[in-house]
Amino acid sequence: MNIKQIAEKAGVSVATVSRVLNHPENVAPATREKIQKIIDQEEYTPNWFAQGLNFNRTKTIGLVIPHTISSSYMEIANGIEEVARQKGYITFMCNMEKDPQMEREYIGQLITRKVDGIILMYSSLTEEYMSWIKGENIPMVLIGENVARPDYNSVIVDCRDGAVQMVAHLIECGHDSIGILCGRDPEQEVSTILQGYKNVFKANGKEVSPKYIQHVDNNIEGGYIGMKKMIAAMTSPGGKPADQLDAIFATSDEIAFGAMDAIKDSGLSIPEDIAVAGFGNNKMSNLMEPKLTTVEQPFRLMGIYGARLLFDLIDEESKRTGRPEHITLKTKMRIRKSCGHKDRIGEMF
Amino acid sequence: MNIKQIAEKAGVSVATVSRVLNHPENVAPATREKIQKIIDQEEYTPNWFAQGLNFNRTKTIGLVIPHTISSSYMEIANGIEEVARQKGYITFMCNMEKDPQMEREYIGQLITRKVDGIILMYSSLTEEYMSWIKGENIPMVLIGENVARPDYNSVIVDCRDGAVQMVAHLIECGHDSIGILCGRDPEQEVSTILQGYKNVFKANGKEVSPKYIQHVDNNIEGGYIGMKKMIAAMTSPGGKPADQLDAIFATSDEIAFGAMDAIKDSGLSIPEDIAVAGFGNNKMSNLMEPKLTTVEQPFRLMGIYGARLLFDLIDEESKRTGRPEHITLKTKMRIRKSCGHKDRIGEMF
DNA sequence: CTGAAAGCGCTAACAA
DNA sequence: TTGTTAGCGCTTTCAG
Repeated sequence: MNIKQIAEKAGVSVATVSRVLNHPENVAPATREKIQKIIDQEEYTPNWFAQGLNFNRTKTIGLVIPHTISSSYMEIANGIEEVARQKGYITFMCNMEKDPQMEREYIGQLITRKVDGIILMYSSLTEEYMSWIKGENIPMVLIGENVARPDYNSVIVDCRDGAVQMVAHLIECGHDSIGILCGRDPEQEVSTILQGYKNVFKANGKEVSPKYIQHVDNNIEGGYIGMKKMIAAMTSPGGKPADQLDAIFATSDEIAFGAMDAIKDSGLSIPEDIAVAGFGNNKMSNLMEPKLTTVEQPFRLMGIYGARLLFDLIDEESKRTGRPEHITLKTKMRIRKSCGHKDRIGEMF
Repeated sequence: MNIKQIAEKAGVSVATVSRVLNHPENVAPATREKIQKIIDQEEYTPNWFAQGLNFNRTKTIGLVIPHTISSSYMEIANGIEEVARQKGYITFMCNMEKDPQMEREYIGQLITRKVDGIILMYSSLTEEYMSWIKGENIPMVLIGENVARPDYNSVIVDCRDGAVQMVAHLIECGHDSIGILCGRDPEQEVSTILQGYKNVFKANGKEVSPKYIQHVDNNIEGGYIGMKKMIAAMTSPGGKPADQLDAIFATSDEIAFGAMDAIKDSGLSIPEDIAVAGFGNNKMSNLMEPKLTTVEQPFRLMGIYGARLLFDLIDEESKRTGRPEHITLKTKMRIRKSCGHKDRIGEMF
């Protein structure tokens, strides 16, 4: 059923039908109602393409996600979707599976399909490609970058600060030798966390030995393998395993989960032999045994702020050319049992 | 830049440009190359809407997901995306947050946007609405239904069989009183699992007391609360807590996680006091302490089969009207420590 | 308040 | 091999 048929059925011109669809106030109430009735009856919806051809906007935003297995990203996505729905927009999620090639492909598709705006989460795009997108003149916001991208609107988390707090806390808990398991790219925040880690040591006048820094895949398996390696490296012949290692700080909770598993598998206990701290406050982190001390990131909020930023851009032409906005959110310590703190263990959830 | 401008630049008609885009073999090599060069130079891409208006297909499939927090759904989605990508299709994921109203809305949007096919995961749609979609004549497949929907193409898992195996196994392990925590809708499979549970009891000539069946929200918190309630109900005054309960079977791993937490919080141990079994083989299930015995569902495979089914429907008009196909996949037991089995605990992952 | 007609960008049948 | 032109379904300007 198309607009012409509706017009015929109503005995009016297509223009009038189009009007009741787009500017009903310009149609005589009687005709309007007559036409509306037929529209309802026939369950007529204007052809998407024809409409797009005229309006060139789609009430759709695109969302590119590094991968879908991590619940953190999904929480951000939820925040975005919530805002989008309120604005009457539909969100298309594209899963790039951490493949930059795929990310570019999806972005191209989204632009082709004329989405009204794009949100990139933890994007691994090069500056060059970024500026190409900018040339396409489509509203875009970045979520979760820590490398400064002054030219783009973005929502980021102050991970350095989070890391500083956590490492300082571990030291406070009496842990002296603190290793760090760094997840590999594209999560840019990892390097920021590492910086925070180093900063604390420097501030305390301590050395940071490269032995204590282990780069691993950013998932459970990566954490497991990395931890096993570190334990092996730290075990002096004849000595007790891991007697040169008091605590381990992982740049994601997933890595921490794997690390905990490895520690237990090595016959060591947490936090007595090795304390563990994560980053992210994954849903599962307080179901681990022991419950995982971690740095909470405000994922959902990142999504909400990011989406609002995007809709500002979409709604107000002027903001598009103005200076990009940067929103920085703070992390929050979640002290639980795995870090071996004596006083604050009661403070859960 | 539009086709007309390209045509002008090349000194040809729009038809010729259109031809090099769609039927290059019908264009003289020389002209073709000349035009192609300009197309590349100008980074011209045909207008999506104009093209859609003519072709009425979009190389896009829509995917409706109950919610995005559960990694199981995401695994199915990954399987689907993989197949879609190979076919040159792009997948749009819509997150319905377990709200049937939202599901209908999204489906409407997908149809409006002329996706070439739709995959519904664990849909909560009424038969009525389903048949409305059927009327729209758009290829559709259902993934993860267990209620028989003979009229629709679908991929399901034989959960009853999985449940039967698991409950039988628990009995074999010497557990006598086995409670079940059932997640609430829309996961239809829950009722199938419950049936399996009951069947085993009947087959063994045992009673199924309603006390042992607890309905809970299908998430970690639900599992926690449900387990707490059951423990309370089972604790006879003066008796040891839970002395009427040997094991608990949860219809999802998430519920099981919550239940484990509740058991520990009650000062009981797993599996000595209460054994636990889950359903799903969530990534985290072997990081729990103790590692969770569970029924593995072949999520990724479900996605792959579902997508293949959909593309069969899309590619072959004939299949659309033919008899719907039903693919049933089997579950697999993952016996770990939480169920208290003595012999097979070594068998991990 | 309503209708006729041009135009959005592209494809494909038909002519040349 | 290429060009001309009529749509695809809708919106909107301009007349009436």
